[in-house]
Amino acid sequence: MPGRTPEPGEDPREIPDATIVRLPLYHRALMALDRAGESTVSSEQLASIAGVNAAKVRKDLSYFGSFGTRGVGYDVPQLLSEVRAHLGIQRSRNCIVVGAGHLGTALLTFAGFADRGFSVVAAVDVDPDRVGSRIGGIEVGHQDDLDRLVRENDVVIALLSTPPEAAQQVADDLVAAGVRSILNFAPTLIEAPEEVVVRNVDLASELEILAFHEGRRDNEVAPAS
Amino acid sequence: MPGRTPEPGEDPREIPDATIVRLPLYHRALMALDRAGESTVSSEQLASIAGVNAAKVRKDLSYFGSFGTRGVGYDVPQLLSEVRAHLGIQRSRNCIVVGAGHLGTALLTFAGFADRGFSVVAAVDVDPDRVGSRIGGIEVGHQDDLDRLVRENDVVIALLSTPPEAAQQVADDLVAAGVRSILNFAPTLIEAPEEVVVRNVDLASELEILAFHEGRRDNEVAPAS
DNA sequence: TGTTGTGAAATTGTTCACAGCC
DNA sequence: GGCTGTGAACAATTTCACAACA
Repeated sequence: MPGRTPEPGEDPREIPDATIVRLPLYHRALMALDRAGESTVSSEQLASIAGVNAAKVRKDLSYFGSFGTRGVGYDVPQLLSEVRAHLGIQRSRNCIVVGAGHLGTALLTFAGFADRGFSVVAAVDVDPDRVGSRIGGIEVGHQDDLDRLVRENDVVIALLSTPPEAAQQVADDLVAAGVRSILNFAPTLIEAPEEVVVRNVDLASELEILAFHEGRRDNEVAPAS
Repeated sequence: MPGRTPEPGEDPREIPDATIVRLPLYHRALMALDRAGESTVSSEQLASIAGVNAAKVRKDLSYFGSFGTRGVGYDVPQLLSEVRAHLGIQRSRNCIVVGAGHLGTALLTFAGFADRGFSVVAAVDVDPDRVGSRIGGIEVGHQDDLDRLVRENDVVIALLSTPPEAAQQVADDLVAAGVRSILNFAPTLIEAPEEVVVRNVDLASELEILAFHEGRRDNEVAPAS
C-alpha cells in the first residue's frame, strides 16, 4: 500500500508512513503537556507519554525540520502547532457518520473528536425508525440525502458504520459525493479510487491479534487435524 | 543473519509481527470463501479478497508450514482451520466490556464477534443508572464486581471503553483480576506488566491520519508561524 | 551540561523470480 | 500449465552512537 510514485517535480513523498501513524500520538501527548502548562519537553519525556522511544521521536520530528533546542528540548506550543499543521487540522474538518446503529451512535456522541480537530456534522441511515431522530445533537438524515448533506456541509471524511453488506455501495456513494477519506468500520474490504484514502478499523481483527498472543501463552500451537 | 532459532523445547518459529496483523484478514477472507462453498483458493484470489498481494500471502502462510498444493492452491476448510489454530480461536474466548457508555453498548451489541471466535460475557460500569440494566443480553455489573466477574466467567480479554481519566485504574484492576489482554479504546497510554498485551484503538488518531492525507492534497503544508 | 539532529548500522518487512511439484 | 514455497535482493524502519551546540 505505501511507497507510491516518486515523480520528479511533484510531491516527493518524504514523511515515512510509520512516522505519519505516530503523529497523532505526539499530538495527544503535546495537548496533555500544553494543558498541564508545560512550556518545554524533551524527546525522552515526550516519548514516555506517547509510548514510544526517544530516538524515534527525534527522528520523526526531524522530518519537519529542526524545532528543538539542544540542551533544552522542544517548545510545547510551537511543536503542537507544527504537528497540527502537518496533520492538516489547523482548522476543523467536517465528518459524516453513515449508519446510525449502536456504533454510529457512539461515533455521533463521542466527546473526543472536537479537540482533535474533527466535527461530526451529519449522519444518515436507511432505517425509517432512525431517520429523523436526533443523536448527539445531529439529526439523522436518510441515506438518499447523503450526497446533499456531504455537499452542503463541506464534509471531507466519512465514518462508515453500516453492516458489511452495505459498505461497498455506501462507499461508492460517498466517493460520488466527493468524500476523499473513509474510515471503514465494516469488516469487509471496500474498493475505492486510489485518490480516496480508506482506513479500516476491524474490531474483531484487533481481538484476534490479542488472541494470537493468548494462544502463544496457553500452550504449544496445536495445528488442525 | 540466521533467521532461525532451532531451540529444542522452545518457541519453534517466530512469526513476524507484520504477518500476525494480517492473519485476521486471511481469516475473514477464508470465512467468506468457506461460506460461499469454495473448496480451494489460490494465493492470488485470497490476496485480492484480503486486500494484500499474492507474494505476501504465500510468504505469510509459509510460516505455518506448507499447506498449499502446487498447481492448485490452498484447501479452504483446511487453511481456515489452520489459521484459526494459530490465532488461538479454535475455542471461543471470553471478553468483558468495561465502561457501558455508547461505545461500550456498541461493543456489547456488536454482531461480528461471535463467528470470529469471541464471546462477550460480562460488562461493568460505575454509573448507577447503567448498573443492573441489560445491554445485548448482558447484565451490566458494578465496577466493584469486576474481579469476581472476570474469574467466574473465565474472561481473558477486556475491552476498555471508559473515559481516559479512568483507564489506568481500570487497567490495573483488570491485570489484578488476571486479564492477559486489553483492547484499549481510551485515548491515553495505559501501562501494564509486559506479559499483558495491550492494543490501542484511538478513533481520533485514525481520523488524524486521514486528515494528514487530506492536507497533502489541499495545498502545500503551511508550517506554523 | 544536557539534549537535539543525524549519518550509519542493524533489524524488520516486502517483493522478485524461479525451482519444484502437481 | 499453473501455482506454491522460498532464497535472495531490495526497501523501509528502527536503533545506535556521537558530533554539534544552546
